[in-house]
Amino acid sequence: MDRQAANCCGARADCSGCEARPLALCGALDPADVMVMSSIAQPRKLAAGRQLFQEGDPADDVFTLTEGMLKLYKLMPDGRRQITGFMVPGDFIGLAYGQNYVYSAEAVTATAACRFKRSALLAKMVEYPELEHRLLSLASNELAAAQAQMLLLGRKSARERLASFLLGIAERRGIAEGEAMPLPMSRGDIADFLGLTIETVSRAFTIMRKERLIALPDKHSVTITDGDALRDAAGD
Amino acid sequence: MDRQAANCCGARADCSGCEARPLALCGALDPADVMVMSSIAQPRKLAAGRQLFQEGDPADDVFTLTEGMLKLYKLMPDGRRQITGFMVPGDFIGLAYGQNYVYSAEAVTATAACRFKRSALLAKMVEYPELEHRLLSLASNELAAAQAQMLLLGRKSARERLASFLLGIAERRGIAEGEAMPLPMSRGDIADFLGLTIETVSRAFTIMRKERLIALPDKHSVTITDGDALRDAAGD
DNA sequence: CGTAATGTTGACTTCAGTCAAAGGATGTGG
DNA sequence: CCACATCCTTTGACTGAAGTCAACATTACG
Repeated sequence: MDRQAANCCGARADCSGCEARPLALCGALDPADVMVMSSIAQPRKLAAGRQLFQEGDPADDVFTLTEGMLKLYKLMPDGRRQITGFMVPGDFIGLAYGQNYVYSAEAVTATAACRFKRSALLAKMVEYPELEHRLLSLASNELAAAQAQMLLLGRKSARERLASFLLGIAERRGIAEGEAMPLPMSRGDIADFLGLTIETVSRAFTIMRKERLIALPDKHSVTITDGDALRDAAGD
Repeated sequence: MDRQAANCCGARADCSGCEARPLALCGALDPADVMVMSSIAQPRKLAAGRQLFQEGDPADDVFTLTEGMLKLYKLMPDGRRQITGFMVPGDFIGLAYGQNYVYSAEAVTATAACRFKRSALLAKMVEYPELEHRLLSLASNELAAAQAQMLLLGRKSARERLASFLLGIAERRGIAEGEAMPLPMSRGDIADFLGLTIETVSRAFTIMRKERLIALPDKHSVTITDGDALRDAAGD
């Protein structure tokens, strides 16, 4: 895969401790930003299911995801969980907080991330306003995504939620109708992202499969077989 | 009221067309920022129920709210509505977008806002990195609030939603137990913010009133009479 | 002061949740 | 390589919280 081709540290000398992080995966960040940041980066690897940090931990670090997938979530005291987003390579984690993290982050698949001291990032932002500018634009996009998710959670039916979810992933990853799309998270994760139960998610998958809107080659892949009908089912 | 005491333009000469905007209400912005921005500000007044902009409009302007309350919302084609936030003086509106607004903004009460050309704001941000820094911190806070709202919409019961809503407002506005709290929005607005129906909101109000968690002096005021029990009811 | 808009309450319905069981996949150790 | 254990997913039967529909009460406003 060409995702492994380039190292985001480039050939720069100041890349202490920052190993094999594909440049393309630094995503929304400019190559220039990546070089700025690589000087303060520390690599971090996580196996699936391990936590990067927990809600309430002191928020000393921020991260960029370079490989794999992370889920961000909030928990209620009785264990109810709401996943607020699935992060993919290029995404920034830990932007939004004060003293402590306000959500937990856990690896969905094996994951590689770059860790930065929050204080070092702040210093870099003063030095390179362009970096801050790009972080603001990232935060704005996340905010727009959060608002779309609020509409989904507050007003859509189970069927509409699942359809919107699948279309959203396909769009983000640029996957066309008829093409198999990886779905690394479990049904439980999907349920907690969509504000549903596992059973309701499973039933909705089955119904859409029987209606030939989608195909399910296996439990961690989907193919959108009728995009128009799926967009219809999404409600907007 | 001392809210009218100061003008956010201060005594500066370059305050073209920017009338009576109370400094204190520019809220999260520094006095310094306000002066930076006042040179490019245009005032805007809105009666209750009027729209500031609609989803899909070209996003040429950004705003700071100086008086009153705005609701931001998204609509589905069939009219279902999700209110994503109520904005109060000091809040920034229009941060998160590309070419077009991705939500609509409508006045809940009579409202005054400062309008800025997006392009002018961008220019000012280059000139004054501190301004951009503060906008990033505002966006981060909004993102955290959006995540809390996702938990509410995805995982809380009607009762928990209303309790969380009331506690959130009381905290934001620094209103103590036993003190009357203004609730300018309609039951319909509350329902569309909490992902419920008007009837369910009304019933939840009635139940909590009968349980003496709250008092309802009139339809646009609430008093939290038992904060501990209300926090209990909020679920977290 | 009368009319329209907003809010409350009640009766009934429905969609998604709960509980339960069985089917499949994955992995470990004998 | 197979037997067993565990975990995840699917399916079915039933329940319940919130939605819908309808009537009435209250408020706001021209």
